[in-house]
Amino acid sequence: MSYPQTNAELIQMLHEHDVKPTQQRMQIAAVLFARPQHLSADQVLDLVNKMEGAYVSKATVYNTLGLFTRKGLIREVIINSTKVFYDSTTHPHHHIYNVDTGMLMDLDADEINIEGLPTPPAGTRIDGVEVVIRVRPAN
Amino acid sequence: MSYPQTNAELIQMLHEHDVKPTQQRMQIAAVLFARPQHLSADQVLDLVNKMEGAYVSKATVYNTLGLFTRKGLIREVIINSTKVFYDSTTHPHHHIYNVDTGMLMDLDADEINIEGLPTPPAGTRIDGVEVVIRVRPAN
DNA sequence: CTGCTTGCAAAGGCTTTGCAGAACA
DNA sequence: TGTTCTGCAAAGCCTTTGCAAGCAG
Repeated sequence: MSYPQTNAELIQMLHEHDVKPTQQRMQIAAVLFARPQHLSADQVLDLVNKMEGAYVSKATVYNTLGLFTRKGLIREVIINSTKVFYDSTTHPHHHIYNVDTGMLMDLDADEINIEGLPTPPAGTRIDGVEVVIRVRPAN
Repeated sequence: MSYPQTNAELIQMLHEHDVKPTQQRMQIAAVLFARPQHLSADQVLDLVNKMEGAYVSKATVYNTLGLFTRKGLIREVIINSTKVFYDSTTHPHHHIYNVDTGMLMDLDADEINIEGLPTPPAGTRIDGVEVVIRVRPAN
């Protein structure tokens, strides 16, 4: 998926994921897809409400992020119990997390290779594999 | 690390991790290390307070789980924003998470092999690699 | 019209904090 | 005896919910 540049592209992107493009959803999507990034609900709220002539409530931000996640537009990344990020990078990738600074970086999925993935338990199939590489200062 | 069977072994385990063995910490440790398992703070609280002659407060459970985590006795496993588990399995391993049932299983670290781990950013070193394999019902 | 969305405020759930009393070395 | 730990209750934080008003098709 390439990053939408225009309003029309944003609308199309929402439609492709079965999401009706309302004004608020457009504004939230505009913030999320401005670039590949990791944002918390709070950051999304702030960024949207800094935009000219835009306003969304907290409840709508939460609803919309949940909706986008269910529809596959964004991904939740949970790094520790106090940080949930919504990740607008739309291709398969993993994360490098700096325990010291809290910084989160992407790592393309095809840069690493996992051997020996187990057979999933009977009646289940693998839905996804997530890798988090924790790094800390070398000191 | 092998699982402590006796009180003396529990005490030694705490000492080895630089944790003073108080009564409450012993009771919490007894619950955690009864077997390899994944427990939430709430579950730990309940289990301890079901034991004969044991009582710990909620605050102490949180304090103690935080302390044990910092000291490396247990590991936090974060699967989604509403579930934090404390994992008493003490050897390197990854997790298989059933999205549908919420069940969490262990996968020995040496069963899989990750190729192409990136060079960590300058000034940092890799602290750990965590893999979560999400599975869901086959159809 | 009719159903979906939104915003507000309140409720909820989990975790942390402050502080006084208790336990420990 | 000095320090550390514990328990209680309150506070905090983030997220969800209920409901009435608003919007879209």
